Amino acid sequence: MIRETETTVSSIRHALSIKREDDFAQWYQEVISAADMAEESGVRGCMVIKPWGYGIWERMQYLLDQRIKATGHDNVYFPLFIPLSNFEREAEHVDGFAKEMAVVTHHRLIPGEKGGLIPDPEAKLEEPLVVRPTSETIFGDAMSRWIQSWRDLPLRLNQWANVVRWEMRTRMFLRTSEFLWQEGHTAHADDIDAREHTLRMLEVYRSFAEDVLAMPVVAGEKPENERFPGAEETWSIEAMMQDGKALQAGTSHYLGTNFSKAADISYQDREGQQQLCHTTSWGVSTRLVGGLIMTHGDDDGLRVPPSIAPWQVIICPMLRDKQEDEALLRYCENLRAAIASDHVMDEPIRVLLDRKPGKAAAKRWDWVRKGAPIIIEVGGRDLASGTVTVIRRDRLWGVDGKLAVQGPSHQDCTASIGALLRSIQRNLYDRAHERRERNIRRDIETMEDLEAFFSSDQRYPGWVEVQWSRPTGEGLAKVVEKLKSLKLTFRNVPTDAKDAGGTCIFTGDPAVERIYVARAY
RNA sequence: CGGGGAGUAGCGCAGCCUGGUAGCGCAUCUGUUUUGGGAACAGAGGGUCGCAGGUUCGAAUCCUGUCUCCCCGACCA
Repeated sequence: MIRETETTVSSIRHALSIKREDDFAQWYQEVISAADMAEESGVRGCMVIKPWGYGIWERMQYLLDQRIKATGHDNVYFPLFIPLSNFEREAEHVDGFAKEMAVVTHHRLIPGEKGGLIPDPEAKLEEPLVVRPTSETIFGDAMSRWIQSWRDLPLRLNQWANVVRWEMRTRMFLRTSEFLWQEGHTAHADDIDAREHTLRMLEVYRSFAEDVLAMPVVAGEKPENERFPGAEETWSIEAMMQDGKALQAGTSHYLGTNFSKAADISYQDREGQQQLCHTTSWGVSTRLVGGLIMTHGDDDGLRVPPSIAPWQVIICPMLRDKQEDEALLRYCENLRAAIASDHVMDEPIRVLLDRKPGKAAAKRWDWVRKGAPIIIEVGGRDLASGTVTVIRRDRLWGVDGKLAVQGPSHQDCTASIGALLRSIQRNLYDRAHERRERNIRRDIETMEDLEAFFSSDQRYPGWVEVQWSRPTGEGLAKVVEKLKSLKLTFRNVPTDAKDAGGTCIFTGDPAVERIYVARAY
């Protein structure tokens, strides 16, 4: 599924040493280091996010934050540490997270007997503090104080923060011990309003993923066994990576009154009665950066969609360390200013004149690996003829197996750059969408066929949409067990699927809906 | 957390079995020649061999412990 045939030339010298189709996991790691996005930190499961990786995250933050505010939320900041007793209040929640908590037990270090420092046994905390893995309980505590009457509702809050989950197995951006995210927490007067809000935020995520990240997703409800600990309903957006696996790219939970009961989040209604609030929570994380890599990356590195590229256009002067550089730089600066004064997607175009000394070729490949959408090279010949050399990152190679370059005039380049950026954004989405649709099977009706499909020797099988009867409890557990033996998971029940008219592939009962089955990250 | 692999210059690796001056390629720096599609030649800089103990006259090499990374599993909003 991975090859995107733009050229039949197989001798292209790609910018990465590992191809997607040869070893997807290794390729993923090479993109991160080759694009200079992040590196290992020495602390288990934690990474240092470098300027290019963090710049992409900052763009995501900036654009999503606008959408969160536009839907009526205010940002707040809660503490990193949660008192253990506070965290313990919601039973299912505890069950879900207890196994992966970081705990602070001391507040002072003293010299140890063998040198170095050890926690001072005299300085043990009366009550341990857990490092937040998520903040439902501590938000609940505040909400119970902040909400008195129906006039205080709905209460819509959001915070940008780091959280810690001590995962057994980590992968950069996809599953790290510490990660950055946004968590929204809202309280509503009744279940109707809260459920509506859960879906509203799911839709914010869907459009953000598709319109901004150019990452097609399926929005839908998670089955019972995949619910967030303490939630009544969990909804997700799921994206297909280039190896056919599913990535849960965002979740939105209707929490019912579970956390309200635990923290006493209640209000006085119009009739003067005390009522429990219905709450929601929802989040996306730096995992989106991983999703971006596995959606748009190719054998030459990352390809960043223009809307979130920290720099959308890079101008690389071909410097020679000579007198003539001065004129070349003036020409480039002029180009930069002209492009920067233009707008695309409601923002000024972000264009960088790369003045770093060095060979143009080396700089070009650096930016190719980073995935800057447009690279403009300018040399003495361009200067003389009033032209520039344009490379678009989403279509790097021509049919002849050589770099596809165009040579418009300075003026035409400036005038057309906005349209080119829009075109790249659309092209990345279209490619990803087409690839996903090509790799979803909707015609599998028996367990035998399902098994055969996923045990065939194709390495990247994609997703299967099946009809099912939505079993619960024991019945569901049995099905989940069966899928597990095939390394498969349920992803979600898509909101926009056709009605089910057949029989459940797992139970043989009449089907009630359709659900995606896939391997997952 | 179980099984397997690995950690030596910024990156990729050799050296380890059989202990004795720490090497190679790429990258970097300097110089010369090149100059529009990932330049060539010459020279140079860069390492407490993941960390901590131990054995030894002597440890990258042998032993013990520990940390981190990768793969497979278990786990995972």
